[in-house]
Amino acid sequence: MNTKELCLGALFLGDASGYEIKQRFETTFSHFQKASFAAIYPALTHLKTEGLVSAHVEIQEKRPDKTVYSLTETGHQHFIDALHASDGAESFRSDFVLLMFFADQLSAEKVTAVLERQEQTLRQAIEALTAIRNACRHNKGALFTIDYGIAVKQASLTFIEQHKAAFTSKDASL
Amino acid sequence: MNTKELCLGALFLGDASGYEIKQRFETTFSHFQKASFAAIYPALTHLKTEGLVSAHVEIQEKRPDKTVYSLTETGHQHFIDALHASDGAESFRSDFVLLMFFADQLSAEKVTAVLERQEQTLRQAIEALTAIRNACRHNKGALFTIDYGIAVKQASLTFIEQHKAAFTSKDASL
DNA sequence: ACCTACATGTAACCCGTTACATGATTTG
DNA sequence: CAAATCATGTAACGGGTTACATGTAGGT
Repeated sequence: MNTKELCLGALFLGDASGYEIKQRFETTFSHFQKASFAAIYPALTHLKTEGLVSAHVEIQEKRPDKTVYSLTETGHQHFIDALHASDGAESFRSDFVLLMFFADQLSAEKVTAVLERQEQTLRQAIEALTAIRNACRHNKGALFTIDYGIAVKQASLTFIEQHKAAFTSKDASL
Repeated sequence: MNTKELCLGALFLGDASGYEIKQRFETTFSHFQKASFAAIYPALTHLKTEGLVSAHVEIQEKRPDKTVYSLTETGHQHFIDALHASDGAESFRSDFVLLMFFADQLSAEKVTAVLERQEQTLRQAIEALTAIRNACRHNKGALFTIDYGIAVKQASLTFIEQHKAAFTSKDASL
């Protein structure tokens, strides 16, 4: 799923400007997809050309005007089709794991810093998911993804907490 | 970490040809990094030009000749420096989670297929990690990453097993 | 006969990122 | 007074992918 299709998905949750779509990526979709402004704005332009979204300008006082996009019927159908066409592939890349793989080549301080950073990142992610969980309680699928995210991140965190001693304590016995 | 630096990491484990480096990405590094031939071969050419690796051709009988690369001292140091410079960032993208987020827009068959595919993918990944675990038992860091991978994937699998009923059974009550 | 493993590479393409540019308003 | 929020966009660049191209040896 590329940025264009993901924008359709974001608009599926309701009409939005490019700016607001970005916010959806940073909250609702944050734990499994991401997109930057420089990817979103051109994507919306293309989608409009293709007739998958329609747009109207909303004039605001004390705020810049914004272009609000809506899914057209074609766009709606296109998104559902894209979902059915997807096989649900995932991609994961982790420099954290790479660093731990080569932990014995790193200084003790670096290893400690890496482990602490990862713990903090995981705790913040769990917090963020918990914070938006309530807003998704009406949607079975959305709730599943939130709880799935929390469960997986919690498992990562617990593993690190239980195994970091082997790297941080002076006693470096396996 | 880009493909060039990851190739240095692969060579850190011992001299290898481009083909063999690819195999390391598919076994040892498979759960946290990946690289294709089209990324590896040009990367090695660049690394050679920069003096970070050296190369010699090994003539084989009944097999094509191969170019075996070794880390130079500069390359070794460059890799350690790159590790220390990395903050350990991760990136995760999942169409599986996206599909589940929009589960109520999908046909029942599609949801079932998606969940089953994900379960199978996770089981195979856990099996693959278990299979290479023994080869890493001497290396504390490598062992940590294997066990971390198993723990996280097992948590994902368990969550799906425990929550899929809400999507696959006819009784669709929350 | 066909597929897989071994072995290396290129060309075209897609896609996304960082950084830049602009500018009002609100919050600290 | 500086920073963040709202709001939209471009330009240059980096990086990786798919598909193609080639050829031997061994297994089913």
